[in-house]
Amino acid sequence: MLIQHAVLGLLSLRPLTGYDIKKIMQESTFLHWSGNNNQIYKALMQLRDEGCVVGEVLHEDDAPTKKLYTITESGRDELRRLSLSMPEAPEVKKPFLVQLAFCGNLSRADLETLLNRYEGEVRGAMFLNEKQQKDGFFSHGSTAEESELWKLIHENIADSYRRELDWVGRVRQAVLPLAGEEKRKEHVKMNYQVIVRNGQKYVKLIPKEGLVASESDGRTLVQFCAEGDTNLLMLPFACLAPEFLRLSTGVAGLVLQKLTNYSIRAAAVLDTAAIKGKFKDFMLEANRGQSFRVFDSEEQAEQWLIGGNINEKHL
Amino acid sequence: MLIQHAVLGLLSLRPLTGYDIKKIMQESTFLHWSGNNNQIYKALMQLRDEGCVVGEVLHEDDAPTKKLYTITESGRDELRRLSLSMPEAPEVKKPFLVQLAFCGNLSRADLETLLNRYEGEVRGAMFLNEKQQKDGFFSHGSTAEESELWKLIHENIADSYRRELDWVGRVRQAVLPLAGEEKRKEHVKMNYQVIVRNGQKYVKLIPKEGLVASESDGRTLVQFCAEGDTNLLMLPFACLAPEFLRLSTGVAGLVLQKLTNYSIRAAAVLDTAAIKGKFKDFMLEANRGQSFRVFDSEEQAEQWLIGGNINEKHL
DNA sequence: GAAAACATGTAAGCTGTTACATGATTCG
DNA sequence: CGAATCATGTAACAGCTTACATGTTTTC
Repeated sequence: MLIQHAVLGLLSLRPLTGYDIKKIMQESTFLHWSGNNNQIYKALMQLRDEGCVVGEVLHEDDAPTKKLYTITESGRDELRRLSLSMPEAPEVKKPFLVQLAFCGNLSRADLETLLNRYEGEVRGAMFLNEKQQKDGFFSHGSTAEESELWKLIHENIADSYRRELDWVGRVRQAVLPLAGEEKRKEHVKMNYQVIVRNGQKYVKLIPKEGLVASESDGRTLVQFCAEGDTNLLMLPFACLAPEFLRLSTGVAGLVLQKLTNYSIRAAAVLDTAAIKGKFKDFMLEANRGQSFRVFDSEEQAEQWLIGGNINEKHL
Repeated sequence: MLIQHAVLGLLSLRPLTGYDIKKIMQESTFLHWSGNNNQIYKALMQLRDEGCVVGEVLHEDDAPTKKLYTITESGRDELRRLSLSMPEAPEVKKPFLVQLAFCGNLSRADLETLLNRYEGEVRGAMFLNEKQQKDGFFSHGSTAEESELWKLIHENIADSYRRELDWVGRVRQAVLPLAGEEKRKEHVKMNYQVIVRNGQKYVKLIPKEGLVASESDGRTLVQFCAEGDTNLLMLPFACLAPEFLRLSTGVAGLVLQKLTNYSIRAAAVLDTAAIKGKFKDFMLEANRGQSFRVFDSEEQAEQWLIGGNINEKHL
């Protein structure tokens, strides 16, 4: 399967610039290329040389010059030919299986964190896929039949992730008998509620029902946002475990890392006056990005989350 | 995930030569590398330079000189480090989804053959995976825990294929309503029985219950062998449709291609004296391989299938 | 005024593939 | 005797990725 096929396919739906294609590929899961320029521009040039597409240079006064590519008749012929070519079986490339196969002399605890981390990665990928399905290029289908097909395609991918999570559960049961069970019960599960303001939703952790205390809790936060179908998150003070507040544990860093990875914007409520030392430096650094802010009150936090950057509290 | 990790992992189980590793990788599904020399020998040299493995040259009198690689203590440390590294989410690389996404103006019939072919490819991959699981490097597990893990790993892969087939079914229902149903009923389904002789099994098509008439029937044959857990197949004369016997249809070629792809050995029963012209040339050519032979009687065919090459009928 | 997004392209490098080169041994 | 398997290696290349280079426009 060549990237040319995908490019040709996209252009068959509507004329696009190289940049457009790049963005579509970056956002799409099933178009499994990374969406790097090099390949796309090269593919476009090659397709142009083969007469499959034509590039029209557009000079607009109030926009950078761009090249709009349009598919030609012979391009459509080529696409038809590719559409009928022998399908390839899916490539099974699950590095984690290799990792698991050779982790022979690992302790139970290590194995468990490994499984937890894997589950988190899969959950994250799933989250991204679902987000893309909602607001991606392919959601506004042209014909009913096509959008039906695209729905099925996304379903296929979502399904693989779901199955993978099921499988992780089975592995956990098989290799972590008993020992793990009790441990998990000790740790109170976090809970959340979805709050709606002005048509915008955000997830708010419920204080006193579990704390953000470890890397895996960061994963759970991502999951909550996925379930709540939002990328906005409120962390009340009472939800932050001492481990989170102690920099040396690394928990804060790992959790924020997770959140930025899945472009979740989080607002934490802390007594800003009481923050000092290295933790203050860390928070200042974290505040530089767009994905995390600390506020004195929940009201301020909410305003930032749903209303943009007004009333932002700079430490 | 680097191939070095996999190589190190294999060597942690037992010392191996580069050639051994190559073969293991070729046969394994979850070790998703193609098993080409270049990479493996390079990886071994690199690991040697890093002190992770040591290569011992063995001069045996009655065998080619070989280098047996053994993992070192620092190699085991490295493996432990890799085992604990952050797991990667599985790569979803299903070229067929791309193909399907852009097959807009294809006819129903074309779409159906496309789905059929895809199903065949997946089924084939599944077959290979199951075969490997049985007689692969990882079937003779060392500890109970490890073989439990490996079972789970193979289950994971088998599961993905199964789900993929389920999905194909759903797609078929969604995009090929009604029209396809009737068509499928016209075509009588083939049937088979598993015959056991001297502890060896082979699949025998049952005459008069469907004919080998198309490419997709070749796929079905692969499926039958997979179900019967054998790679030996008997094709009685009465099972071969006129389309198979007519070379111009290409059916014979496509079916034999399928069978060789999955290393299935098939014996066809035909009146060898009556074979002539281009079809005879084709059969002669096909007979050159190890995977297909024509016989006058079922007895001869069976002997070749289960007993090796004795009593082989050379056209 | 700085950052992000728009827009096009290039260079270097990694991973993995096919194909080639060589030679010994085994099996039918 | 020829083909397949064992065994080690190299060369060339395809595909894809990261990072770089450059410049404009929009947004905060």
